[in-house]
This record gives sequence, C-alpha cells and structure tokens, in this order.
Amino acid sequence: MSRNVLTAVAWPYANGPRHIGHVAGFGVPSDVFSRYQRMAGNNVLMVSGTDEHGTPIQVQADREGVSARELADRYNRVIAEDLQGLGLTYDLFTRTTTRNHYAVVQQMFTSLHGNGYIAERSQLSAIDPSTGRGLPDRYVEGTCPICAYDGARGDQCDNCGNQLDPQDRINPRSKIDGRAPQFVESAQFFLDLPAFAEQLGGWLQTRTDWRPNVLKFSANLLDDLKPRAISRDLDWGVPIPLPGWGLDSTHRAPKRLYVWFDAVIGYLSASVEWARRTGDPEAWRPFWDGSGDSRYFMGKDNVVFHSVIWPSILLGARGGPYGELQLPSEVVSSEFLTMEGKKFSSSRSVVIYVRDVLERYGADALRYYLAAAGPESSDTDFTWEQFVTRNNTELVGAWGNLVNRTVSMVHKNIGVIPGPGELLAADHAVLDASQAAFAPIGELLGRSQQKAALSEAMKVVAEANKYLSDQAPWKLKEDPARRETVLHVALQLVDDAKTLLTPFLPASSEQVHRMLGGTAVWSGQPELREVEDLDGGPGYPVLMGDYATEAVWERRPIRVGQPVDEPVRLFTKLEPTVITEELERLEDVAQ
RNA sequence: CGCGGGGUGGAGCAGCUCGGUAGCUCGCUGGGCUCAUAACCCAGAGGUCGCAGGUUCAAAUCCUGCCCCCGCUACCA
Repeated sequence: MSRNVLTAVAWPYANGPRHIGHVAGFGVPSDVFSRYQRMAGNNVLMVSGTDEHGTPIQVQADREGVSARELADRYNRVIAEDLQGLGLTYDLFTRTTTRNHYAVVQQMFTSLHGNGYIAERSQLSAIDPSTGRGLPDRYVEGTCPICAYDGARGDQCDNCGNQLDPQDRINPRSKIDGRAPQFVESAQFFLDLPAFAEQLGGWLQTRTDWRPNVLKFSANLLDDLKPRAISRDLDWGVPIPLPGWGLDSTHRAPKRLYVWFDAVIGYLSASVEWARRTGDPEAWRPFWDGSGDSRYFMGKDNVVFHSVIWPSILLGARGGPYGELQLPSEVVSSEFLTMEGKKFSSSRSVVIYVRDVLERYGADALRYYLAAAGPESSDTDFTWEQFVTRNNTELVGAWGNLVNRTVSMVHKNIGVIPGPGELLAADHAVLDASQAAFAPIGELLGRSQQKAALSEAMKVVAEANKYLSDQAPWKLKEDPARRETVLHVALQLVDDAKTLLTPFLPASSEQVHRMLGGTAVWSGQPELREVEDLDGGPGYPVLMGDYATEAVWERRPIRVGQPVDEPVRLFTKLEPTVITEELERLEDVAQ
C-alpha cells in the first residue's frame, strides 16, 4: 500500500553557512523521516531550498559591497554543500530566486487577491534615509518612552516588556548605520488572516496526533489574529503582480512581496519545479491534492508560519490553477539546541558549523548525535564531551564493534557467509526478537518519535553483542558446525541492525551492506547538480538524487556463500583531547 | 504580563495521557571474556522523583499553592 508523502523542510536563510543547531531542527529529522518512508515503500517527495530575499541579506550585501543576488548565490551554494555533506536526500533542494518560484508566488498572490483575501492599506513605515529602503522594526532601536531603557528594538521593549510603536521611541536610530529613520505612510498589502481563524481552529482540533506544544501554541495564536503585511518597501524580492506595482513600475516606491510570504510558497514552487525537471509537469499534484500526507519539519521559531499562515494561504488560494491544496498533515517542530550552555549565535561566535564537524568527524557521527541527543521535545545542550562519549561508546563500541568482531571472525574462519545449520532455542529467540523490532521501530518513526526509535534499534545491537558473549563462537574451534550456525545468526543480526539504522546512519549502513556482499546501492545519497533555470534565468546548483534503492524496511535473509572480506572500520574513535581542542577553537573564534 | 516546556541516583534522559515493586545511557566499583577500534558480557553501589499541602488502601504519576530554570510572544527568515 504505497502512499504519497510530501516531506516539506524549512528553508534555510541564505546569509551564512549552517550551524549544527540549524540541521538539528530541520535537517536530520526530515531526512530520517524521508528515508524511513521510502524504505517502507511510500512515494516520497522531499523539497526545500534556500530562502534568499529580505532585508538581512540586503543589509549584509551592502556591507560587503556586493549585490544581494551575489550574496545569495554564494550562500545558496555553501548551504547546498553543507546539506549534501550531511546526506540529506532532497528530491529537490532549490532556491527562491528562480523564475519558477517567482511565477508560482505571483500566481498564489493573484489567487488570494482574486478571492478577496488581500487588502491594500496604509501603514507607517520606517525608511532608511541613506538607502530609501524599508527598515523592519528589528532594525530600529531607541530609548523606551516608558522605562527609559536604551536599546529597545522591535515593537517591544526588552527591558519592561511593553509594546511600542517604533516611532514612539526616543531617539530612534537605524541599527545599520545609526542614523535616524524617517517614518512615512506607505501603502502595503495585507493578508486577511482573521478570515481563516474559524476554519483553522476547526482544523487544528482534528490534529490530535501533533506534538502538544505545536498544537497549543497554534491554537493560542488563533485567538488574536490580525491581518499581516505581505509587502515591503524594498527592491529585493518577488515583484507584486498587479498593474502599476510590478518590476517596470516607475511611479511608485519600490515594493516587493515580503520574504516570509514568498518563502513558505517555496514548498509548492519547489514541488512544481521538481515535476518539471522530471519531465512530467503534473507529477507534483498527487503530493498536494489531499490523497497523501504532508509533513513539515522546522525549528520551533517557525511554527506560526506553518500551522497558521501557510494553511491560510493554502485555503485562501483555492480555486486557482493549483486546485485544492492540502493543509499540512503534521507540523513537526524541534526545540532548540544550545551550545555548551549558550544560545547559538553566529554573530557572537557561539557556533559550530556543519561543514567543520563533517570534515573532522563525518556525517554519520553528527547524524547519530543529533538523532540520539537532539532537541526533539525539549531544548537540549550540545557539549563536545557528550559528543565524544556517545561516539565512542555507542557508535564505535556497541555498533561498530559488533560489525567488526562478527565480520572479522567470519572472514578469518570461514571466508564466506555460512549457512544456518541447526538452530537452537537461543538462536531462535534472538532472531525472533530482532525481526520483531521492525514493526514497533517503524511505528515510532512514522510518529516522528526518532529518539525512541533509535534507542530501540540500538537495543538490537546490544542483544547481538550479548548473544555473541553467550555463545562465544571463538571457543567453538572443536565444533565448526555450531560455530558456523552462531556466526550465521550473528551476521543476520548485523544485517537487521544495519537496516534498522539506515535512516539514521545511511553511509555506514551502505558500508555494512557491501561487507555482506551487497553490490547494488543500499542507501542513496544526494548529488549536487548544476542546472539551467527552466525559464531562462541564470543557472544554479540544486540537490537531487536517485533514492530508489535496495533498502527496504524488513529483514532480508543474508546471502549464504557470499565471500566476506576483512571488515572496514565504520567509525573513528575520538581521543578525549578532541574536547579541549574544540573548546579552545571556540574561544579562539570568539576573540 | 500572556503562553508553553522543564525540575527524577555524579551527568544526560525515559516514565507521568490510562495512579500499584523507580527505568535507560554514560560514569563509578568488582568480576568474566579475549573474537573485536582496551571494544564486548555479568554483578553491584548510588535516588525520600524541586518544595509544601490535598485526594486515595496506594502518587514520580491526579488536584492546589509556592520556588527555580528555559523558550516563545508572530512585520527577525
């Protein structure tokens, strides 16, 4: 029974390389989910891309003296490389600056506008006097008129907590250059979120299987929904597809669709782009027409966009060329990863970049740690000490060593995968337990309980180690038949564990697959491809891949008679000095 | 201020929805094994489950109050 499953992964903002907090939230969980779904026989479409519009990129580009597009190009590539290195199996990882994306966003705007959910209305906006661009509230700071705290920014004072209107602050100044912004009335487009409150409320009430924190938070938002601006005074973004507001507009100040509006539509535009690239432009529809599931992965700071705003857009655009677009089946939000007790912050150099960890310790080591100790249901602290410990005891000591000792014995004593011979009660017991693990672990993965799933899979590993100790095949030199049976059982357990761990540890599972005589690809990996824009824009890199591999979520009997070579080491044991080295590295960067 | 999450042996966590010998991983102590990256296996020590009340034959688990920590509060993407 094959289902269509859309895995929608939050779009990383293209203003720098990704740190491990980012990928702990959206990256590893979404890939574990997708890999499992494919192994379970479902059709998966996993899409995402870099989010490249908006003020922060424009500001950073100005600072570096390059265009926003150049900056976005740079980090789009960096991020795509980071995610490829982690082995995230996107069917398409694209970007928001493609012509396809612009077209889909504009179509959605047009549908919403046609259905009466977008209104034009005047709003007081802060304008940067040096560039003429709009300044988001976050970029304006000043003295709080209520408590006199200097440094109040956004629309709220960090000190006394009172809501502020930006123009009320004393001595307002731009965070970018310290100059006083001008406050001008400016026409903006607003999305009528209150129009959907009732419908969303009813829908959320049916979502009983979501994580409670997402549900409660979302329900809370519905009580106080306000229309929300979807345009900005900025020339970096998707043009507004109305007469007089478009790219060629000369009689109006530059305005573009606001970045959050175009970013969430990326899920749809990337699906459309994927379909066009596969040669069947309609292939995206089964993933959006309500016949399957759609699961969205993000950090908790992003929940509002996925549980309220994106569903509103989907509801409000109905009747357009994309038909009835399904609401999220589930919004999976991760909590935050902190770093040695502090919040991750690139600007304050409290940061560990994905690429550094990949380079030094490998993708599976990082994936394992984030899956085993990540912020699945509560904020979690990353420490190097824990990273080293878990790597050495669990990956190297338990799993890597199981593979190594088993394969090594088979190679030295037999040379091929031995047949089972006569199975005793102990053999049956451990084999039955291992086979029985597939269903409950799959169930856990289906419900996004990844920590529990991984822990259960590791129990199979522990059982196998215990079995070897109990049966002690190294003492069976006088009874080669029994020894072959024990090693056969042990290899089957290794193979089972390999399958169970594949969603978490794709690269090392592939290696185990090969050690046991597998020749076809077991777990697919993403490729970075240079492609042409489909509509005549500049080319760009994407992540795509062929993920239709041998991996299936069930026991596969090992192939008796296959030659077995000396084992390769799956993981590297880390010296404790790694901890101090990394901590010193952090301090160096911070200075 | 509002909302949410959390406080369980030295560390990190599960259990709490549907009350009934407090569980897992790491660390520690002792033993075993020696196939394996000093990895693996067994046994043991260590907790009045934040505090104070309440309900109950029985509470980590339900109710009330309090203390402490963290996050979110949306025009930051």
